[in-house]
Parts: sequence; structure tokens; C-alpha cells
Amino acid sequence: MVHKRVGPSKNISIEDVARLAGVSITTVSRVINNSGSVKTRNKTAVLEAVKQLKFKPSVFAQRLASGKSNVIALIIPRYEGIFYSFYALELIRGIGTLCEALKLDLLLHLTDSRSPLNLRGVGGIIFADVIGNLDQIQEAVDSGTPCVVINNYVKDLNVNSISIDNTGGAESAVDYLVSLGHKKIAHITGDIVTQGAAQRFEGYKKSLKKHGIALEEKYIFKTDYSRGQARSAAEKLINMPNPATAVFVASDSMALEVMAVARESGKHIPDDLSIVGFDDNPSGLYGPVALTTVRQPLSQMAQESVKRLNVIISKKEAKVEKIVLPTELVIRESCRKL
Amino acid sequence: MVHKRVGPSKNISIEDVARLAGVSITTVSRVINNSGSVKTRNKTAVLEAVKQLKFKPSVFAQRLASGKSNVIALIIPRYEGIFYSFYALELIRGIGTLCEALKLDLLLHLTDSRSPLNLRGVGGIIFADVIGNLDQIQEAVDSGTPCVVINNYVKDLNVNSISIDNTGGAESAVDYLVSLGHKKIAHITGDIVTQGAAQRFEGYKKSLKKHGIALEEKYIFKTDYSRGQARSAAEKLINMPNPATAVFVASDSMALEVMAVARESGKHIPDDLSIVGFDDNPSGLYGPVALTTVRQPLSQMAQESVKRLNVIISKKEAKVEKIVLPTELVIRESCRKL
DNA sequence: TTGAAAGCGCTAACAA
DNA sequence: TTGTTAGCGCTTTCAA
Repeated sequence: MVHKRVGPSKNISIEDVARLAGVSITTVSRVINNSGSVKTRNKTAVLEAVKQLKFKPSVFAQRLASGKSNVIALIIPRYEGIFYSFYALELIRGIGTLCEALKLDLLLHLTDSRSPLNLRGVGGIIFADVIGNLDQIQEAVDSGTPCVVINNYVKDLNVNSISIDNTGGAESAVDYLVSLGHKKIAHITGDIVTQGAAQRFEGYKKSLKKHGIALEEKYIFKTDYSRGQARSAAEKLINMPNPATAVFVASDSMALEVMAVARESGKHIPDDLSIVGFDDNPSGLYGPVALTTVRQPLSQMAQESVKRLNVIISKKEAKVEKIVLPTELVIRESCRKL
Repeated sequence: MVHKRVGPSKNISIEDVARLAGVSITTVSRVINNSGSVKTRNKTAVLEAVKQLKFKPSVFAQRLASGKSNVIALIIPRYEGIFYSFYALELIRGIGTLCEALKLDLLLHLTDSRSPLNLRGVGGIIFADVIGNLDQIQEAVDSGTPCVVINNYVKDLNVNSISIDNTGGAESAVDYLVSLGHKKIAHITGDIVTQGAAQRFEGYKKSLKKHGIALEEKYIFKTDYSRGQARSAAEKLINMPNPATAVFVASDSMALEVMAVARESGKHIPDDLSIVGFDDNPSGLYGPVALTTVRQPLSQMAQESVKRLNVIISKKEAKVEKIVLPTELVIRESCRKL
């Protein structure tokens, strides 16, 4: 026996609305899209019918018919470290919030960087960082889909990119330490496979060089951004003979770990060790000693990427831009004058 | 002169493939969907043509024609605290990864709980927690779209829910403290607007009652889950006359803050204060004293929700289930026998 | 095992 | 200001 479906009440189509409102479907279409001109009388009737029938247009039909899509995809490389960072959440939050406001559908892809993505029908793509997936990006760009890469300055591809001045930020952090009189300045890096970590390391070296301070291998500790590795690095750093008087750490969460280790070893911050982090993670505020850090405009970057994409999609603007956003040193309490 | 477009290469349609392969579009459809039977010869030809033309079917046309959608929406209430939690990321990660594997498109909505969502065309919906958006859920359920609510046991709605045994977890945490001889046990709550925090508080009270320990208002500190509020609470807790000997904290990140405060005040963990957290956030592992905590199967919950939805969507199974996943006390180093 | 043809629900010329 | 009509690119009967 075939009986009426209870749940998925037969889909209401634009035709039902037209019938109820006593107009053509074209008029209904005009009303719901706010395009063309419609007599107030009819408009009201349509709106009334829409409400009464609880009509929601089928986005698939709309997209198929119009050839336009208000879907944007956010591609996050499924790289181990990425999800333990302040970064990912801030990004998703920034992008998600703006998409909501702009009525864009946000498609989230946690990609393993290999599987081909079916990008057809996606209006635009945001690549969150580049980690082994340049090919994917290349392919997306080639397909003509508007793309913007964030958190990575992409040199080799003709694609929009919005990145952060990691080198400059790191440099200013170290400059600051030098200005306080520090000469033995250590660095705990992030995961060097990421451009961000590499550039921060670069900035560190640049500043030392600028000030005529020799780079010392023993003061450099490479990590994968995890708190665990930060802890080991901090332990080595603190217990070595002739230890550094200051350390620039590639992320705030690692810097907090260093602080904790120092405190446990009976060291006092900033008296025994000056620390500068990177991120401006709010967690840095709550400890006993507020963390001096480099603020990076993550949510600005996130929002900028959506706006940029939106412009490209709607205005058909095609000019490729590579934007680098500035960072800002936020001086708090974790460093002292030597 | 009309010349070949370079960028947005004219969209290849199923018709182009059919022509090149020398078959009908129906046959092509059969091949790409692996439905119906097609002679090997033709199949090969189609596959060859697909590859050569780099054909990707239009998902919109597919969905429109078939009436099926492999899109699932993840609705996250845009509530202030939610993004500072271990919770959100774990969820997105779990759901995102599984969707990727199952080839489901994941639509992310950070909702303000008021704007109506156009759910038409979405195959299924996962609501991440319920915070002031019961109406949205009600509407989604009414529309007949398969829904599952996670991290919240929804009593009043006929909807699938997968939640965590917060009460039981909290109870076992406090039971454990009692078993170690503690009688003065404080509790730092999470944001009581969330069901999770309320249930953990419930479990705390239940355990005390069970053991004949009177509930003392002065030992209860309400927070919004933030580290800042955890710090204030910890300061009060530690500096009060006749302080508690143990504290059950509603989240690990807050518990870590309590640990930090204690250490700064010259207290030793667990000698001066026993601490149990909740979450099993990996950060709890890296401190000087590993945090005893309640493990909640977040990623299991996340994955379960996708699987459940997938079953409902494909099998048309409609039975509503309300699952409560167990928690597990993970004993590490932050508590001592009195 | 195949293909013709009728939609899916909408948008966008074009005409009126 | 409105409606007619031809698709958008696919899936799915139905017949062959």
C-alpha cells in the first residue's frame, strides 16, 4: 500500500506559489530574487503565498538554471599539527561568520591533499595554507574557479593570496629583545614544513644578523608546534650551560609551555628569562605573567579572503592580488631589560 | 574571431562525453553512477572519454534530477564560549574527516540561532549542541530532513541525539576523590547554560549526596568555561579559609589554569590540592603533573553522528534513537590519597 | 544491454 | 509590468 509520506512533505515548488498567488512563476522568481519589477500588489501576494506554503527555493535548481553558485569551499589540509593550533579555529570562525552574514554556503573540506576534489559548481575556493597541495590549487586555478590562498604567500602560482608578514613580525620580536639588551636569544621554531614557521625563523635570523649577533645552533630548537615538543625544548634550553637570556617562540601555546617549564624549574619570568611568543592567543593573557607576543590579524585575514572571493565572484573581477598583512608586537610582561 | 576560452573552459557535459564515447547519455550516466549494466566495451569507452575531457558531473544537476543530496549540514550555534573549547575543533575534525571519507559534502553553518536556515536540498543535519536554538531544530525535524543532535540529550523533541554521560562522568570523578579520602571537594562549573556543564554539576552533587557529604555553596564556583574565570575561581578557592582539599573542574583547560594558579601560590599538586578535569584534552598531558580527567568520546560522537545520518539517508531508516555514550575516568597524577 | 524522452525546479531571454 | 518558453545537466522510467 502506498500511503502519503508523513515526514518529507511533498516539496513545494515555485509553481505552487505561483498558482496560489495567481501569477506566473516568472513573477514569483522575480520576487524571491528581488530582480525585475513587480507590482506591489503582486509582490505582496507572492510573499504571502511563500509564507503560507513555507516555500524555500531549491538551491540546486537555482544554481543549475542560473549557472551561478553561492557556495564557497574552504579547503584545509589535513596536516597533523593544524588542528592543534589557534589558527584553525580562528579561521573557521572568521570565515564561517562572514559567510553566514553574506549568505554564502560554506563547504568544508579537510583534504588529504591527494584526493581530487570535485570543484565544479563551487563559486569560489579558499585554501587555508598550502601544505603539500600545490597541485590541487593549480588544478583549481586552471579550472577557472576563483581561488584565494590564505596564510601563505604563493609565489609560484598566479593566484590570489593573503598572508601574514611572519618574517617582519619575528624580526620585530627579536629586535625588541635586542633593544632590551639581550644578546643570547634562543628560538623555538614551529613546524618548518609550514611557511609560517619557516618565515618566523627567517625573521629571527634576519634580526640577529642586522644586529651583528652570531647565530648559534645551540640556541635553536626545532619543533612541530606541539606543546610536548615545546616542553622538551624548554627543558634543554633552561638547563644548558650558559643559557640564553631570552627566547623567541614561534607560537603562544608553545611559549606558555616554556613559561610553565621555567616556573617549575624555579626560574622567574621575566627576571631569569624573557619570552616573546607569536599569535596573540588569548590564553597568553591569563597566566601570572602576561605574554609579550606578535599579533597576527587572523580573523582579518579570514574575513578578507571571503570578501575578496565575493568581489571576484560577483564583479567578475579577475586581477590577481597578493596581500601581506602586517603584524604588531604586543608588549606585555614577559620580557625585561637586561 | 571566436577562439577557445582558456580559463573557465566551457563546461563539459555528459553529452560531450556521450558523443566522444559513441554512446547515449543514459549509458554515460550508468557508468558514472555504477548503476544498471553496461557492456565492458562501452564502459571502457566512457571512462576513457571522461578522463580525456576531464569531465566532472554537475552536482547540482545530479541532485536536482535525482532528488537526492549527499550534503550534510553541521550547525554550530554561535555562542561565545563554544569556540574556545576543545570541543568545537574535535567535532569539526571528526565530522569533517568522516564526511571526506564518505564523500559527503559538509556544509558548515555558524548560526546565531535565529536566522532561518534554508535546509532544502540538504540531505541531513547535525546540530552541534543545543543553545537557544530548539526552534531551528524543531523546524528541521518537521521538514522531514534527517537530523541528529549531538552533545545534548534532547528529551522534548522526537529527534536523534547522541550525547555524553556527563552526569555519570562527573559522578565517577567525585566518587574517585571521595575514595581517596577527600571530603572537602570543590567544583568549578562550566557555563551553566550548556547542558554539559549543568549535568556535570549534577553529577558532582549526586556523588556528594550519595556519600553523605553536605553540599557547601562556598565550594562551588560558576564560570563560563573561560580560563580567565577559572583563574579567579582558583584564586578564591586557594585563598579561602578552610579550603577544599580537592576540586573537580568542568573542563581540562580550566583545570590547567587552576593548576597554574596553585603552583604560583606555592601550592603543590597533588599534595596540597587534588584536581580532576573533564575532557581529556591532550594539553593535560604536558604539564609537570599529568592531569587526572574524565575522557569523553568526542570524536566517536562526531563520527557516530555522521554514520547515523548516512544510514538514515540511504536506508530511509526512520527510527529515532537517543544514544548516550559512556565516559571514562583517566587516572593520572593530579590527585592524592588523603 | 541500450536509448529516447520526460522531467527535476528554477532562471533568463524574449515578446507582449 | 508580466508571461511564455527554452534551457541548465543530469536521472529515470519505459520500450526496444
